[in-house]
Amino acid sequence: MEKIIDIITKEAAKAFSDCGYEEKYGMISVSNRPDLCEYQCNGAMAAAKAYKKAPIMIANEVVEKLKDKEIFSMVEAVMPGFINIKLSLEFLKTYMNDMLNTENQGCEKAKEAKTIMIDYGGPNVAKPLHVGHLRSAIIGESLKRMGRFMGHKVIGDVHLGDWGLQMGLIITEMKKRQPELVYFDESYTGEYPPEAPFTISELEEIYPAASAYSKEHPEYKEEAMQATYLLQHGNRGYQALWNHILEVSVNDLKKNYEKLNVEFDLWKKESDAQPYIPEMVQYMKDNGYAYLSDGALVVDVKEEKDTKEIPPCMILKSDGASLYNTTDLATIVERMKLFRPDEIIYVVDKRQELYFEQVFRCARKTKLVEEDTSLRFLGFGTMNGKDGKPFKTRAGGVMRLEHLIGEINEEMFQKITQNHEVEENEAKDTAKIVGLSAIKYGDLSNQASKDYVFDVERFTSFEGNTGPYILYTIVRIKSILNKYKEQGGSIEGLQAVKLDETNESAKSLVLEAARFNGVIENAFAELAPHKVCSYIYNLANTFNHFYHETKILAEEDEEKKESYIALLLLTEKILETSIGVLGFEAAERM
RNA sequence: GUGUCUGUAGCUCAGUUGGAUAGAGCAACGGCCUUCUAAGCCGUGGGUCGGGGGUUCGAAUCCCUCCAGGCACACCA
Repeated sequence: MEKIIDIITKEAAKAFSDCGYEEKYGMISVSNRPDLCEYQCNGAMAAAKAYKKAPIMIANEVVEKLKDKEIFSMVEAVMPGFINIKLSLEFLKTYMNDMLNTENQGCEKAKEAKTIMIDYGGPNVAKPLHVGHLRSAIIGESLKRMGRFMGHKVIGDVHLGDWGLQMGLIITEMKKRQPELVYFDESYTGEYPPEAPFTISELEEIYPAASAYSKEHPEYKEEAMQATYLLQHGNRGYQALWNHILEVSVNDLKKNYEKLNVEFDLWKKESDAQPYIPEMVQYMKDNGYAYLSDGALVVDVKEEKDTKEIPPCMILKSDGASLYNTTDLATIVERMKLFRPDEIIYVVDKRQELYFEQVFRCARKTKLVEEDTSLRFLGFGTMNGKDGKPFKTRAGGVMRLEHLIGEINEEMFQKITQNHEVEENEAKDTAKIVGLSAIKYGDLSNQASKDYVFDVERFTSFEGNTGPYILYTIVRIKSILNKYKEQGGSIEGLQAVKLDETNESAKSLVLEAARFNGVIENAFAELAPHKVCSYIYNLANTFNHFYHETKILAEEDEEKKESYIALLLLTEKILETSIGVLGFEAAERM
């Protein structure tokens, strides 16, 4: 459906044009003075400069053209030259009914469906998920869902880190602890055991131990680097071990991501890009892109307009080994080959911005990507504790994701059972749903690029701008709709037939609901889930206000009552669709 | 040092890309449940938008400068 703002803009543009001014001055925006109007146009003031005329005169001329259109109930010019607009209830009613009966509540799919890949910047295997991984998962998941909602083909790739020194460290540590394992017997030629010689919790203990030890003991680190080299160059035993590490880790990761309601289409790993490296490197050399600098193979990526020195993008280390850049570039090669994406979005820590700038430039310069493929970097800030420093456990360690989730759910469970009498199992299920909304909404309601304070108390509160508040509002609506059905009402094909001018809160709610399509479209274009959050918070507020002012089920005028129910239905759909796009869901009762 | 981001109410954050009186929530204070979930709603107080210049009819928003803080600056990822 055409956005309301576009409908009005079209009318205004025509009016400006009819009066002899450029159409562009007809730009409409949502009013920032709701006490005066619903939509506004500031174009007369801009036009005043161009046409050397008093703004109010221009505004008056334009108003003259607009005021009799039936979609408006009021159009007026106000000093110094604002054009204030109110919509007619009749128009809004029709618009609302259309939203109710249109797929996606009137949010149109993109005209051209793009293939978009999302790179979640990969957790490392063999390390537990911690809060550092939370943002990329939550933000990425939301972008993926928004993209799909807009009709794009979106492919999410977790992109695990499985190829670096951490692997060598684990292998080395295993060898130290259990040298008798068959993986370390170089003369062994048979099949390796199908079962991993460790569990996930053992694995999670092995890596930090090895990492810490290597920092103190250079010869141990040397050994780990050697093990990494051997692994990457086909040592059978090490590769078998590596496969075990992968399998055990991935199973555990899947379990954890599932708790977050996060899914990946691809479980690609750094190692998957390895086969593409030799050819890519050769190509870069052959075409004169890459040259040796201090022994390392690099590609220059500085540009004229740079305000600072951008170091070259390193392709190979001076010892000939590949590094993160190599893998990321080769991954681009792989993605172009397998999926030919129109867009790749990297959802990673903002501290990596310069690094990705280099990679993007290099990929573009060396033509690894087509010209129309866009590479976008969505850097997110750090999740801090209440002290403003990176989020830690009380003991000061890194907070594991499952512990964080557990803590929130427990908190939620306490609140739910305190307030109402609920059966324990239901309370637990509800706690999980509400808990997830608290975590995700808490994260997404902040601008991605900024650091933010993760305040458990605030996020789990049912008051204010929180996930639980949104869910509570949805539950309230559901409850009325259910009662309506119990009383014999049907919500199938329901339409608003009668809205009256006296109920201003109803009109406000329709107006707010009608902004939905514009909000989603804009939020996705800007990769800004927080705009969806602030919208649904507004919508929930507007609904709660309406709810308080209006008796719905007790309304005696049947047509009015049906119209209210239709409005509730629409509000509920929009709220549920929106939280769905954000990546969480509502409970039935709270 | 260079670059970059941030600085808005006591706290946590918005601010529709230059518009009208800078908004929310929390916290504080006051009011509203025999009526659809009071986990709600309504109201009060609280601001040199880091400072100073400039651009113009008009600036939290654009430019310059200074102050404070974060982050990044080729063989880590």
